[in-house]
Amino acid sequence: MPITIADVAAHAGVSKTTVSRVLNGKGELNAATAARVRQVIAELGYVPSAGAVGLARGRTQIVGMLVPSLTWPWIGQVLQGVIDVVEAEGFGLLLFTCDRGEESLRRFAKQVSAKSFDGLLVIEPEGTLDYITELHEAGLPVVLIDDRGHRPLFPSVATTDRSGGESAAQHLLELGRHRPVVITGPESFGCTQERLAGFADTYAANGHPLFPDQIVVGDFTFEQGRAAVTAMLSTGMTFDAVFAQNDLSATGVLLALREAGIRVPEEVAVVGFDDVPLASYSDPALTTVHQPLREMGDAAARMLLAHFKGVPLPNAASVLPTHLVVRDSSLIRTQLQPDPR
Amino acid sequence: MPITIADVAAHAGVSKTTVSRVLNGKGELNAATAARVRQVIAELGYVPSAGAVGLARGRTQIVGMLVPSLTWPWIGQVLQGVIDVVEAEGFGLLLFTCDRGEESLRRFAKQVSAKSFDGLLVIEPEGTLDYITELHEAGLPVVLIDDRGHRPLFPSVATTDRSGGESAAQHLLELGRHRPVVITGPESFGCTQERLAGFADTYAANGHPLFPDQIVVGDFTFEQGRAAVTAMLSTGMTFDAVFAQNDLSATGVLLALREAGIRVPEEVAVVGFDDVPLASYSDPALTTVHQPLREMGDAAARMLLAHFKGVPLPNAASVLPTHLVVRDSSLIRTQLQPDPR
DNA sequence: CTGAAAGCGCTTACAG
DNA sequence: CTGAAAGCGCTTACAG
Repeated sequence: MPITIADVAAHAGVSKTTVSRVLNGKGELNAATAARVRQVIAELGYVPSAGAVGLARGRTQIVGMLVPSLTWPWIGQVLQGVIDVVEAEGFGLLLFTCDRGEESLRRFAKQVSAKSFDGLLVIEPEGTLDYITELHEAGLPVVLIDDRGHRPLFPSVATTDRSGGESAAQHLLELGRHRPVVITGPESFGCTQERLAGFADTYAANGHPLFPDQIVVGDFTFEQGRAAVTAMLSTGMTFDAVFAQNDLSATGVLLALREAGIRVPEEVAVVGFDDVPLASYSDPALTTVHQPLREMGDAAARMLLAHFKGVPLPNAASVLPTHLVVRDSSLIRTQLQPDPR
Repeated sequence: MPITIADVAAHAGVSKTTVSRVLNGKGELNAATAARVRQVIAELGYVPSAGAVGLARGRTQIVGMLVPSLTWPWIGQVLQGVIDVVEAEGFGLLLFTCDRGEESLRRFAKQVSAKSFDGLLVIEPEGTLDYITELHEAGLPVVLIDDRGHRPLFPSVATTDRSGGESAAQHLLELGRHRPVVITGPESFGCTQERLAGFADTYAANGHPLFPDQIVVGDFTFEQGRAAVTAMLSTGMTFDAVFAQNDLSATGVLLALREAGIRVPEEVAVVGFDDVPLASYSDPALTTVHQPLREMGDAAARMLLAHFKGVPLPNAASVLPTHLVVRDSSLIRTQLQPDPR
């Protein structure tokens, strides 16, 4: 029922080879025959079967993407960047998740072996790096979208976590905040370490080294950010700024401060990290380090697609810069414009 | 280099036919040969090529999914529900977006014609319903995940938008709020109409019919929710409750009320719709109508996969219930627990 | 219980 | 400039 290349060939009175050639623009062909074939293709609404083409060519025109979860807000941003370029190039995007279970990794491995896609984009699910490295070494084109600190010798796109931490510190120092507190992400994440190092080094370089009690290991959740601040306040500890390493925990920090009757930013300034939509909707709106998430997805996809066209994959991270977005949680509003409160 | 069914056959000393049979568990086969073949498969780490299997069987074991965007928070939830079941069944998920541009629809149509997938799940991008219907009628298995009100005669999973609106009204009525304001979503959306109808009818049935000035047509954005409330307050209009038809606009409402110095929930109660994560993080936490997003994705995927196994697609919507989640934006906290403020 | 052969819908040397 | 044939890696009647 569905029409095939054989139908087109028959209708146009040529061989399948010729049809294939006009389809792919390969080889010299008589302008008139080409036009006739194109005509028939249009009339019949013929589209080559992706599966057959893939089998014959040994390439699927599909890029695989492995992510840890689809419910984290920032992943959607990266995905959107990826899919925009993948679709524009006529490729398909096959999506996989791995929730770190044995089972889910096995299922994914099977798809790899089945050659379901030509190359892989990955936001690394925890604990899968060894496997991904293996795939890469076995010859599968892989590009890592890295939120955990840069991997040397691996094609990846990353962001400037360290200088993001620095810019947060710089901003708070300029505001005269000398007694900040940091609420980090999970200790094992590279990004956590980078953001902390950039922040702490900047404070140290400016004569205000951080003491251990100013650093709380967190887990990137709203609840933990809130609880950490509440706990610190209950010990009587004082601070004039909080650098939370993601926006979600920063939002928890804002709530804890309000619950304690502490004014933001007058008494305590708050800076987050990510710049997810939530950061604009919190009250006060959150000053935060913007991660170029969409651009990272975009860059990773371009890198992979370029590789399919012969451009070698760079064996190093391509780094896209973060930048600080200043909002009301750190900057005291001037009263030039009438404030309805 | 990659190993094929021919390699397995050679190593096991049988025909490809036999290998295929043990792979697919079809036909009677000698237990000993089967065991030997299985052994070889394991040793060689053989996995059948997805593309070749697809071509030979005429099915890809891939489900396509079309979505309008990946950056809306609720889409991620639906996607997670979908992918969990799709992966569990050994299928792949091919993702497509359509931003309502001609070009993007054409690209998608090409993938359909190329038979890149066996069936389609769709969260309808605006203005594509005609095309989707066409596909369905042309024989492509399609399941709609519907946030716009139910389509009769179309396989889909929907939620109880109307009774969601009713439960919001019921709740506010029980709190003694007789002068509510509704901020809707885009007028053309079925869900907007349903939610409004449920809400308005319930108020009317309880002796408090809504007047036109109590209904503001919105657009589901934070800014619009905020601006709408600010504008109403500036006209001197009074109200004791706001029903915003999604959580994002409800968050904007909360901000506008705080900016105006109006206490929530004491003076004005606020109810949202969706129950996205943001609803828990706002301050006060938002009372909202929970949509079973993940379950909807789950149900839609199951419906489609069941169809592949011979279960006919129901030509009607499968409806999953919403339920009201009561939080601080509507319920006055009892002071039993010490409030740090 | 098992295999040889044709077929799925393309592409790609190889001839002419 | 064009076509016949083999091949991509499987599955599936059809025989035996």
